[in-house]
Amino acid sequence: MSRIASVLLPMPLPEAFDYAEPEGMGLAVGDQVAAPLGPRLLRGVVTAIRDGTGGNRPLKPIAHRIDDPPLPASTVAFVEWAARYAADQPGWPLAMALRGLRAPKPKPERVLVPTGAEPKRMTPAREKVLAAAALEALPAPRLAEAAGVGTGVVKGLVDEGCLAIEERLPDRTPPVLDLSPRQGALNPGQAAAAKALNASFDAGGFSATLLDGVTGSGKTEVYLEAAAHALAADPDAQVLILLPEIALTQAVIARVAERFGSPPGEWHSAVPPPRRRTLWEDVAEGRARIVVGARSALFLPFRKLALIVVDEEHDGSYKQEEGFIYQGRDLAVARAHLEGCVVVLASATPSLETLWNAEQGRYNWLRLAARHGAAVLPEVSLIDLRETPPERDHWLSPPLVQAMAETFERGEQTLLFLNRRGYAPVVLCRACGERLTAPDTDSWLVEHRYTGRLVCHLTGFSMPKPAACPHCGAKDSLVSIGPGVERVEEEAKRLFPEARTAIFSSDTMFSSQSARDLVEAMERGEIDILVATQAAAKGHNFPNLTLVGVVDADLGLRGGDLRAGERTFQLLAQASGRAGRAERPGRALLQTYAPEHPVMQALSQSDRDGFVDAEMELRRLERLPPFGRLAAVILSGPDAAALDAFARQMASVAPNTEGVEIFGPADAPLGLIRGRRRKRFLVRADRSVDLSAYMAAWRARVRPPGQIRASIDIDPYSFL
DNA sequence: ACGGATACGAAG
DNA sequence: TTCGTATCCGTT
Repeated sequence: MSRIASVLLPMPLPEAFDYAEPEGMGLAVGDQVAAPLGPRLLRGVVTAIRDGTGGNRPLKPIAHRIDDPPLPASTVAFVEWAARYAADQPGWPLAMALRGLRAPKPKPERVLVPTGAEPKRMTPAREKVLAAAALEALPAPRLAEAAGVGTGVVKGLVDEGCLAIEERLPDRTPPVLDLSPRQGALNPGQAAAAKALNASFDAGGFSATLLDGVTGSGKTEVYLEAAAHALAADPDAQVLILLPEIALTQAVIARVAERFGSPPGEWHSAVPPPRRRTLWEDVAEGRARIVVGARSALFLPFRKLALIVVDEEHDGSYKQEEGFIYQGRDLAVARAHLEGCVVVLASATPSLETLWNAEQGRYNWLRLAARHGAAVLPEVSLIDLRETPPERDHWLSPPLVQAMAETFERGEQTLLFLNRRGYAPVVLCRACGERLTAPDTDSWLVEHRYTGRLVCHLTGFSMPKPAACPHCGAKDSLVSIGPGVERVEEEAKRLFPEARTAIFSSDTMFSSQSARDLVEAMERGEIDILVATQAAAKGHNFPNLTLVGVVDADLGLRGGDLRAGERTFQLLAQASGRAGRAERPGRALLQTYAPEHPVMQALSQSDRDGFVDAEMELRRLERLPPFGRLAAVILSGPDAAALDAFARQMASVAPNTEGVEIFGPADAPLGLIRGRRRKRFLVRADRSVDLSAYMAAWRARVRPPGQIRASIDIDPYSFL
């Protein structure tokens, strides 16, 4: 009996395609194959096998099996689940699952080893080369470098037969991990939490746990202990630790290396393709036991996942907003469910969704109260900018400046937090009133004085700052409005000329190396005033930092989307938590024009529970997440009239389902991006509705004409 | 009438 | 996504 293999291809196709399995190929689900599509041969993954032949039209045969590790069946299931969840084509998540395979297979390295033969004529340079070669077998250029000589010397020794060329595959022996329990190093609260996690692991199967603890309460030690327990229980078990952004991975990788005696696999967009391939293979073949990565690491082909940790689970960076749109934290829980393993969501300020799940008993809820060591939570106070405003064109109010002066005098450090890159967020012309925008996008050009350019933060467009207004041509009429980190640093420098200042933002840190350098300089006390965007709000521990000043605490509340309050609370709580992490007490000062706002009140009283209760009640009344579900449709296209027509058509064919409300179409707040006009629908549904299925059914009723794109965003975080 | 650019739909 | 084909347009 001949067989048919369904093959999913990593492309936006609506379903897996059927192929004939050549006689004797013996395919199984997850196998990678080369399948003909039109005139091309493409890599694909077998998702199903069944008996049969083509039917009305003959099926093309699979060309050949690809010699790469198969995707484990649970990874295939996860890819299919993710596509259904996101109401998108399954080729997208498959493409993510195969992202490690872009680079070709590693070729054996040609290294040089001493043969023992003495050269006819020995020179100091030759001696150095032979000594270096005896230490480590290296490829010729690296050997020359190690010996500090030119490549000619090395070549000469090879020609004389003193060094032999050997082909060598990179060493893939899995490292030995130190999995001994470290309960002793934990404080009582941590030990109890670790014990509870281990108990849910021992119970077997899926479980989700919220690890809820204030900044500095030592959540990392707890989940690393749980990881050690899971890895010790089964020699094949694997652990995935997710972090919201790349900048945080280095610190956690160092902690893992220190705890387990060997560094974990590292996975994020900045890892170069050859190293990605190595890790991908190591994960698929079970050699990689611990992986630390960004959200896309969720799509790695784990063979035997035992534990997933989602650190800083509340962080908005877990939401992927373009291409394949998904919420990494939610997919992590789904993957844990499919794998039948444990998932730990860790945060000092958990998302309302997660808190709701914990309150409902769907998640275990572990609270870590005490701060590790002697550290005390910072005292948070509000500065009412209506009463004590900064001078005109200044951004630091007198009380904050006073606190900075005291801190500086004591030889302690200040962090000024402002979530705005660049020098000034808006540039306008005094002559004609025009605000400069990118040519094809509705967003202000941000002045970066450090580079002397105006930059669109949305598209990356940039231009030198012009001398004359591009709109009216007036000379020297452009003025910078509002503060960014560069401008605040300028002001801090003016106020404290002797202080050493620095900026921590994605623009000043091109590489993870420069970020590490800056963090180390801060730790060594070589910086007095650090001005930072949210890149620094998380994770780092600066023992001598005792003052955090939040320049514009109201920033995140403007624009007022559903999560504005929650996001602002989380961000400011994290930022404030940077102060006083060692033995010195810290304080945080928040500059605000709305001190009476519930977010500001909750922050100043360190009343997370009060804030959460109030916010939950609002969401309940509005039937918003977590009490209802949201989805968005974003339509875009170059032609406004065609886009309007299509939006109307979509509105007219929306399935009429009980418990679903549709708002729109409306012009998107960012109505023009890269020359494409945008319109949006917002859909609110009761929790009982299968919203993914609803959105998929809606999309299936239309076909966007021409250049128009329709993308579906389940559980949107951005409403722009 | 022709070539080049461009838009569209099929691919198993 | 990529490719082949149909179509439109400006030029010859």
